Amino acid sequence: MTKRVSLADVANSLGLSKTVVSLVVNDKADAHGISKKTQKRVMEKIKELNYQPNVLARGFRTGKTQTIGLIVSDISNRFYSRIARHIEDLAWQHGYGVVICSTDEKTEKERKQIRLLLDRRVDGLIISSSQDEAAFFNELKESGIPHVLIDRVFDQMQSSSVSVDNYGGARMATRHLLAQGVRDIALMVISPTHISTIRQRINGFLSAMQDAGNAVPEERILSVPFDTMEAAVKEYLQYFFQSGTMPQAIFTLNNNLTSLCIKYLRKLSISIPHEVMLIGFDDTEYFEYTQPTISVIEQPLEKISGEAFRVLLNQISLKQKASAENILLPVDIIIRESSVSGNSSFTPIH
Amino acid sequence: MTKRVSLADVANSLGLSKTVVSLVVNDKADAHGISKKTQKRVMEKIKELNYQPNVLARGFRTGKTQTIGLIVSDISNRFYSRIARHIEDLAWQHGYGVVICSTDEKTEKERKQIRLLLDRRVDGLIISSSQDEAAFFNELKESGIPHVLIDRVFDQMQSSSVSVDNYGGARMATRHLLAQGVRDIALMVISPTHISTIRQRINGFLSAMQDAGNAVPEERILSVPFDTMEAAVKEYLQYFFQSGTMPQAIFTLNNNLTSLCIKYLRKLSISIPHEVMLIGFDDTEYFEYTQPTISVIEQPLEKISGEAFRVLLNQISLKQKASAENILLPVDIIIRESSVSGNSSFTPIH
DNA sequence: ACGGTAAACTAAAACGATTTAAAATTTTAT
DNA sequence: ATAAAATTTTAAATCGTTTTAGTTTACCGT
Repeated sequence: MTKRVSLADVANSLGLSKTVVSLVVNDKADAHGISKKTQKRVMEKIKELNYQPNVLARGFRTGKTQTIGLIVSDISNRFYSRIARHIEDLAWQHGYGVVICSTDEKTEKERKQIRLLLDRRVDGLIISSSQDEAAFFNELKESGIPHVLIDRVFDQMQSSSVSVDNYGGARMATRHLLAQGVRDIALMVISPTHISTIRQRINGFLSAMQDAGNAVPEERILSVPFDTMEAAVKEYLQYFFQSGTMPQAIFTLNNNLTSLCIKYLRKLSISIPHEVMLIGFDDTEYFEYTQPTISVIEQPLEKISGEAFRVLLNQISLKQKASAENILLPVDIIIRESSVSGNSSFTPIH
Repeated sequence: MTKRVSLADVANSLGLSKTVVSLVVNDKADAHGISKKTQKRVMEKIKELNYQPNVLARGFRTGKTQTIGLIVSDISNRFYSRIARHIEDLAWQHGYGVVICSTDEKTEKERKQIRLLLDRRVDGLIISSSQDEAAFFNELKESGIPHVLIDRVFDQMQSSSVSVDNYGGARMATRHLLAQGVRDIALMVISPTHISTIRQRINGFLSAMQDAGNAVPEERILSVPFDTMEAAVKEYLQYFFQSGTMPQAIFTLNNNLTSLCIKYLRKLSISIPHEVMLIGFDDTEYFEYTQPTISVIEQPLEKISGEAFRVLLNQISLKQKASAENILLPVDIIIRESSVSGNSSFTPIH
């Protein structure tokens, strides 16, 4: 490996000072009154010698790394991997790399990872947080570290955020089910339930039910722990099946729960939507392929990613502390077969 | 933001030299004969002042960044996002961060990203490459840059790799279909077909067919361009349907193709496995949920990730140029409903 | 010819660690 | 007691950039 060309090499071979070369490289030549002629000479020499700035040295000097951190609960969850992809694209377009961390919904793990990323001097963070209070992020905000919360937000929060209308989405889904004539709807919730998206969706569900004059017995709110998700879903459904207390519809609050419901309803030979209707939060292309196809509330992933990155970049480029931007995006309902009574999963498909 | 504690601060507050503190921090104190007593004093002071080394300064000095790059065709593809998750876990366990890049199967984009990552002085690379020849990686190997190719490999290659028995897997799938009594099998292939996994799978398929004395007409090898995947799959299936030339079975060479076949066969009201059997390369939990459930060749993702990281770490820690390790892992066949004749997708599910 | 000003460029410090070569101190051997 | 050897510690260079605070040169008006 031949040694790389350094700034000093360029400067020396031109008989100029490092300052000039540095200024040219950083587009500050005009501002510092370096003559056009010299600028051209420098640029040509840079090309000739194939000089590439040492990113590490620059990062060391400036404290900037041209890297952002992305923190999600699990990058292998399709919801997050798609967001990751969009953010990755935007980031590289703007010269940033993305370091990814999965927290498994563990508050402590998340904090540790954020600390590690800050140790590495990432220029900013995009976070889908599992924290149970805003305090941690308010500290971050105090310290002036650029960051944007996505998906999940907090009440007393000073940070910027990009989130969706979870309340409205849940209301929409619930009202759709009610319009199908069902009354006994179970809500399947992922715990820990302190997460804002979950709370908002629960509230949206309850308000729609209340509007329709439907009571929601406590046992129709099904709490499923993140760590034992599959077992818990299985148990709930088996219990309903055996005790003959199957609800008329299930509204699942994320794509994993939706998938698991499909899986175990099938195992129990319970037909969707005949015996139980199903609608879920978060779409997946697979929900178009299943039999029946699954109705969902769809989030605008590309928009979320785009806004989050825009807000973050804005914070990074601003010298002084930026004021918070809190962006709320609408969601869509996609009605497929699983929540429509007219449609039968038994109809021969030809 | 209060200024951070530096190595010099620790040294000064103890009346010691920076050297001592540095050696202690880097576990080289014993090797350089720093007394145990001093080591303890230093460690206590470090705790007291909450000193944390400046990663950038260290990286600048040592040329190491404690970061690895992961290059795949698309991080939002479940196959890769799961690998990414495993690698992420292992990496952080060993103090490494992971920067992710998606290439969209573009050879030039991939090269550019690798160059960018090397500019950033990542310590190593794990790559699922879209290159069409080994030359690029042989150069990398020459330069002594630690890297491991996963999933896809090359013939004349000096790099380390972790891949699976694609040939055997394709043979297994094909023989399974043959055992079901089908003879007219179409192979759905993603192009560009120079990718080793695809080539090996094609060969496995062809060899199994030949062994059984079955000719494979050219029109039964369905080539689907990566960029227009959905449209191409749709077109193939529609054509078969309209012309009455539907094969008895389709063997899809990746999870996206499998999904698209499910989608469009359903749209055409063609029943699986009755009218067409289906088996795919790569599993997804959704293939357990679909109706019918889908048979697949499953790759050992965790093993692939684990071996890749192990080999890479080995290369990184070795001072001299490491010899190549080429690891081949076996695959499994998971037989579900989509490829079994006894099972009907029309059977009422209760 | 001289002070003043603008234009073009430079020297040197700084960032915070690692590492080389050497110095200071202590121990051991005679 | 002293030289030699072993142990422990240090000073200073170094990595490659950015940036502060000048310096030099040329030109102007009077």
